Amino acid sequence: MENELSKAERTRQFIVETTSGIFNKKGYAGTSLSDLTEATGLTKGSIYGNFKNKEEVAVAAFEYNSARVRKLIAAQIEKAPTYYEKLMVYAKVYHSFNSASFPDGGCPILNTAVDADDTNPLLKNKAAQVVLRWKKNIEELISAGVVAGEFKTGIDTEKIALSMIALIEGGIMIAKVTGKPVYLDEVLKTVNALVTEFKV
Amino acid sequence: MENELSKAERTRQFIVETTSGIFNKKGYAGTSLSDLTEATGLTKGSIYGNFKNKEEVAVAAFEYNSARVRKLIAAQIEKAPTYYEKLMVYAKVYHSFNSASFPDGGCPILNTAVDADDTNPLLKNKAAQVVLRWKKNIEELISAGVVAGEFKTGIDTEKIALSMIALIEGGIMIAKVTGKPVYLDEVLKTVNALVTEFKV
DNA sequence: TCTAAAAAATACCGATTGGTATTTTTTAGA
DNA sequence: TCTAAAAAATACCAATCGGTATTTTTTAGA
Repeated sequence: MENELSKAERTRQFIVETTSGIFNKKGYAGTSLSDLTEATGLTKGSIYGNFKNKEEVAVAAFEYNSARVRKLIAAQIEKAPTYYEKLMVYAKVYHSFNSASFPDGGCPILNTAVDADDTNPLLKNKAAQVVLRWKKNIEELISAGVVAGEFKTGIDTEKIALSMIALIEGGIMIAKVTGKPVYLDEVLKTVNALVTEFKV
Repeated sequence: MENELSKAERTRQFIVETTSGIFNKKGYAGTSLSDLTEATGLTKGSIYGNFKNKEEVAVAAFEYNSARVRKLIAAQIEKAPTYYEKLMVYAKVYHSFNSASFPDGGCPILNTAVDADDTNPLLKNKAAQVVLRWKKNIEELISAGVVAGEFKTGIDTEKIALSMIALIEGGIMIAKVTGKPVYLDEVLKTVNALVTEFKV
């Protein structure tokens, strides 16, 4: 076979790619096996040949969705020349849900965290890890900016990181539920102000 | 009968009170009729005698939950002597989830907004209305504070209101999913700073 | 205390749920 | 090209889903 991926690996990937949007929109309990078979055109036998159960598909879907957002942001951060602009990427990426490359159903972190926090420990844990990783990334960017002389010293990096994440995720929730994308933009202005504040 | 509430009204209220926490934790799709009968000790016949369907129970549960939070906040705001302190109520009420009187499962606005935004238009609309009402309340408090000479003029009230809501809701999400209530407190510090900024 | 109405329980419905055992088809290397 | 293994489809399972029609019980006013 010329393909480097085995048939099983390709099918697994196909299932995850085609169902990731469904899980992100409908949540774990709201997504049924028949949703998955309808979307993929595969049968239950095929899906259960590649995944242990529904939960394993949901976890893979979440990891696929969150990796998508992470890569999207990482690519922009790498391009940004200054630490200020690197931090601003967060405010820009989410701007008005310019979400051509954003997962269907909105932010998978928010969706999975709220969906799973009282019902599915495994998914909850995955979402928590992604949040903590995001927090750490922001903190490191701020610290690096301080070292580079771009930012003032004495910044409460944890407070800033958590506030940025809260603003973005809360802003997404508001924008989605009210159907007003501009509401997110308003909130992102505060993210902007938060970062600009400690610029030298 | 000495009771001012009819039997039907009392049962309806009983069902809503005893199931509101379940809907808030498990979401609409994740809550089954048997969850409701188990929790109430009633049968399906009784529940469907008082509600048209599961959706109607869920809507009543959301309204009950959100009214609880609204009343809790309104009571504190009324007690606060200054507009600054009135605005600060939001930061205080959510502090460390001092949530003895807070609904089971966390903030019903966040839960319902995320749960329903892609799946249940009726519930989504209810959540949207509550968010918009909250936004308006904050805006009015700020405007009144300006008139009272407590706050500077030229404040972008909409931006502040949306940012406060986003910080609180996003902070709740972070705190719940990571299991770290202090993370919400960190975020609430930013709410505090946001309001303090335009104090005269 | 009697009684009609209201409320709750019972019993049932077809459809769908997540999951599995078995058979058929496809794959890919020898 | 043949073949064994892997993958997918078929057929099935009991349990549960949301909802309804009917019967029994409770309510509350006359």
